[in-house]
Amino acid sequence: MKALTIGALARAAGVSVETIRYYQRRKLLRDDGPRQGAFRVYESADLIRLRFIRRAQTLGFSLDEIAELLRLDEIDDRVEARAMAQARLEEVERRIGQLNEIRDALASLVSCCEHTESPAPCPILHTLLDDGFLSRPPQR
Amino acid sequence: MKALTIGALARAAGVSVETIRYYQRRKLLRDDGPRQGAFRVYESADLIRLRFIRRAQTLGFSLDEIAELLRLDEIDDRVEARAMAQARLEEVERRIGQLNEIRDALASLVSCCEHTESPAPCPILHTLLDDGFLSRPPQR
DNA sequence: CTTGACTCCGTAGTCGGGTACGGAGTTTAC
DNA sequence: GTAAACTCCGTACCCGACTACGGAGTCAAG
Repeated sequence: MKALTIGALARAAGVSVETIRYYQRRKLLRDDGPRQGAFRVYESADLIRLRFIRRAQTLGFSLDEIAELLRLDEIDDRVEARAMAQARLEEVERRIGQLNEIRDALASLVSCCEHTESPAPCPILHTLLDDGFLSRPPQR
Repeated sequence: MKALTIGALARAAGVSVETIRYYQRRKLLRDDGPRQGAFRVYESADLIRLRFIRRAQTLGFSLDEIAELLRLDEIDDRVEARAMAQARLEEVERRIGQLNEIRDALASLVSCCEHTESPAPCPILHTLLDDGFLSRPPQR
């Protein structure tokens, strides 16, 4: 249980001090912890919490969802936590499905372009003109 | 070649008038077209261009990239257009790979939670505490 | 006891792709 | 001829997750 300054905590978690402050404002981390003199002191529990936040982000949870996950952890509500993970899983699967369609569309555009002679109506740009293309869901 | 008002064009493309104006500001659509009286008139070429933009967005191109694609179309540079589609394809494939990892991680979290008895250390929330998790790339 | 690094806190700006608002002018239908 | 609907244009605001900035206070090393 060694004490950390906010800067040391940031370095340990691989985030910036600004990010930690931002999480405090968002109530993901407490900003009313103990102080030594004028400066707040953090400890390993804070680091664990911070790492949890970053990993949950990697899984695609928003900060609001992560706040909820942390709350569920505190009240030990596993049913609800599992439901959130399940919902996220389904969302990811939907997204994978969309991206597969997009991949196929792009792949056929590319190969089609490769096999078309120069004076022909370039596929890439105008296959996109066809109707009944993919329905809309991009978001990168 | 029937003339359209901006409102009719918007309805035909399924976007809002505001969106069309926004694309004009971004130089994706021209805003110096002919007018009839005080109002600009649009025609099928504009509708085609607008649909192209929306379809390219569906494939995940940004508006800047779409501007570039439109430029390449004008100068008929198929090599570069194909390169952009190829790059986009690779990006999509990377993303699919990431999402597959995320899906697996979520799935194992969920099933693990389902098969753990209540007093045990709930998996969902603290598997996330393990080291060497996924490396960072979320973006929903 | 000074210097430099750090901390605290508040506010503002960034990105991308729009949406919203508001006032003034125009056009169309009745 | 007037009212409703539309257009034009500019500016401001939205989302999420930060990042940047600035001034003041504080702490640790030399």
